[in-house]
Amino acid sequence: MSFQPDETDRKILIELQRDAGRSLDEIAKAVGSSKTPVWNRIRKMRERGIIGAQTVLLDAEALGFDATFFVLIRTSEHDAEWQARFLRALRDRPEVQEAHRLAGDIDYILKVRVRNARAYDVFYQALIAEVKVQSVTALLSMEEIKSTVALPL
Amino acid sequence: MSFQPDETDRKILIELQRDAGRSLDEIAKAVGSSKTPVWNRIRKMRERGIIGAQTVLLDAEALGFDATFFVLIRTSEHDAEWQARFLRALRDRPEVQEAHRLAGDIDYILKVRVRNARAYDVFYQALIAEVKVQSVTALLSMEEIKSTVALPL
DNA sequence: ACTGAAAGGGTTCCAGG
DNA sequence: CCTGGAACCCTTTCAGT
Repeated sequence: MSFQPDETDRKILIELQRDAGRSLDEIAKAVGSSKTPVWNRIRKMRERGIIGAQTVLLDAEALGFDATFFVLIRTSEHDAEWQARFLRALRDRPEVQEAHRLAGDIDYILKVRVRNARAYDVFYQALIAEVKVQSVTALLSMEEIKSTVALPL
Repeated sequence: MSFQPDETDRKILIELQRDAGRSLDEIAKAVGSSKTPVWNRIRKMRERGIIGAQTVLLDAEALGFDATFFVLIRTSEHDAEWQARFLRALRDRPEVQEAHRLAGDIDYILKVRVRNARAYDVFYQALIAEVKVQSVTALLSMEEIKSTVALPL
């Protein structure tokens, strides 16, 4: 399951994170190697699942997604059945971009992206109707200072 | 700055978010159109910045990034100079994957991805040495339930 | 493991409806 | 604004070192 990239693998991953839309030649040049070895390494890392989906980053604001909320959730229910329903609810809702189960006092944190505050309220009402939670705190983002999916390799 | 995609644009964006590694032909088929119009629309949306960087999603755990923290920060300093220094510090640190300025009681939230708890402490000590903050609460993720960059188009 | 080359497929562009 | 086709570049594979 775990993977020890060598120096060349690491450089390839850094370049792919930076811009996956370049030709193999360009990436090979950037990492100081040539096409075929780079291609073989990329194929291997894809097969092992180290390299996953290829995607594009869209301009959320330009597309009308003006509201980002971080939602802190406490629950009293900790049984397996409740948890399974809660997880399914989160996975099924596309406005939930991130969901983490936490250690400590707060049980879950979500990142929710919606078009406006009203759309958040619709999401919130639907969620609490579906699964019982003890307390919910919503933190509204005023400004996205930084946003990246790149790992600090 | 804002952009009203028509139905075809929307379908293209959905397909690109799902998998940007397919050929134009495949994407055109998926959206019910053909190569050239899809290509022209993609080019236009790229030029306008609607479609940004193309990237790959890596398996963070397999690569040894086992610790994700959400960090809630309160500050008493609200002057421009302090804020500029704080923003620069966040942007310069690759382990900070997200940073938002918030409305309300808590001033900032960060998502920090590191190899282990010790690496988080190094990050934390360096940050508070560089900029003065009033209080810091770190929430440790036990489980990533969901993680996507896709907008709910 | 890397190099170089060859075949097939894909992107990009252009003429025409 | 879409269709189809032509040219060129890139990906992918393979034989050789």
